[in-house]
Amino acid sequence: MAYRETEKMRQRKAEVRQRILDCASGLVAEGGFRNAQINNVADKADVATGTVYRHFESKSELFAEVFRRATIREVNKVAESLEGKDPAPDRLERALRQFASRALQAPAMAWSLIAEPVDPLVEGERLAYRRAYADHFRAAIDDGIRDGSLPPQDAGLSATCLVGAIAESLVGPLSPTRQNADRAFSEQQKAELITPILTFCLQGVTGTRR
Amino acid sequence: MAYRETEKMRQRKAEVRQRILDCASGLVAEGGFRNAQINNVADKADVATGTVYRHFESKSELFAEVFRRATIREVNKVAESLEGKDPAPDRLERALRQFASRALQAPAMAWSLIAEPVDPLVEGERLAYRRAYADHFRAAIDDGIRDGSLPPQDAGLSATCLVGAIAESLVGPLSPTRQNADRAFSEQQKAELITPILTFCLQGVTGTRR
DNA sequence: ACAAGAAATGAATAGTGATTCACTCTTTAC
DNA sequence: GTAAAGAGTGAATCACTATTCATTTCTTGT
Repeated sequence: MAYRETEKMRQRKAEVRQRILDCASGLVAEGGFRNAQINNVADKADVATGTVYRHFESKSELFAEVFRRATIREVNKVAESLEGKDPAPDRLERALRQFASRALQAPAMAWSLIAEPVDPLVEGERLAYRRAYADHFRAAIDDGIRDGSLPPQDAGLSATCLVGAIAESLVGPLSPTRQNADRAFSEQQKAELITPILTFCLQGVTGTRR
Repeated sequence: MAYRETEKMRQRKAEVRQRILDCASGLVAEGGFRNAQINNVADKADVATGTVYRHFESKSELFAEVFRRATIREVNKVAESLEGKDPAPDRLERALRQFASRALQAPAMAWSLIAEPVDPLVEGERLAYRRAYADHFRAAIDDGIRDGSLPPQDAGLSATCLVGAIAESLVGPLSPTRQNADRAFSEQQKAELITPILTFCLQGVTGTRR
């Protein structure tokens, strides 16, 4: 015997894998999935094309993982916003605001995550990502129903509606057809967009005028 | 001079064009844009591949038009539902119900229109289609604000939220990953889905418990 | 230093499907 | 009937990229 995988190697491989992911992610952030080709990824990560395939099954797998990672960060932020002992409606408001606000902060990436056409495997991740948001919202709504701060309702569907309402409202503003697709929005622009969306969403869940 | 386009010819060409559109549309209804290749379209329409290109600039143009046509029908139905002299909230409810109900009646096509990944030109049509819905809803909301049957609000954003909330709620049920993707839903299934969605949507717009 | 095995390389290949175009067939006007 | 012009044809081409794999380079244990 002569070669055995050693800790050093394991680490180096992990680093390369990570670098590939980061670069792929970077390409998506710059120009969406549309212009994230394996060759570009390899070039950017300073490895050969084939090396990408040593670390990932296929292009789809690679980008599914890119999507998943970008997504987990976002979902976690929203989940954090939902924590706390204050009333469910307040927590929901905070979380919804977080969701929209972060998207407007990084419009290009947000557009890719929310609306860019992607291949079916990645689309699967997108469904999961939206479901993840909805699940968190649903839990909060259920809390609210339980403690009486929200009226009885189909929490799952309400949660889905929340996700849809926000995502849809953001698609227009985020859309890269806008000249300024890569500039973040000013605080004022953000507020003007977010406030009415939140009004609608909270009224939808609470059934009372905001 | 010897040949000049005559009425008869103009008509025949229009027929072929129409047949191509219909067949393309049929393929989408059966298997989504994913399996609508130009060759299939040509075969189904009983013309040669090249003939398709005599009638349409490119694949994208063809399917953009397919999308537009499918879409106009739907939008018109919703617009019809919005007509009438009754209170804006009632008209909105009717229209939203129409929207959801029709989608569940033809799940495969609805999924393609709402959620299937498509190429950018067709995606452009999708944005237009969603905006068209939103514009109709917005007009009704503005009516309601004017006559006092709805509270003041950003009608445009509320309308967008309505579209998003419904579309998102339908994506799951319509998704072709479900075994029964091609069977329409029973009246009861439809009601169970639609009722809570409408509750959320109407509360969002009216700010009062439904 | 060496042999065994693993990892990296990147040019070549391959799959997919849109698009073209040289040719044939029809229609029209005379 | 015939010539001009358009319409139709479909096999061949092209474009794009994901993926492969024979070869080279690097790591490790002795």
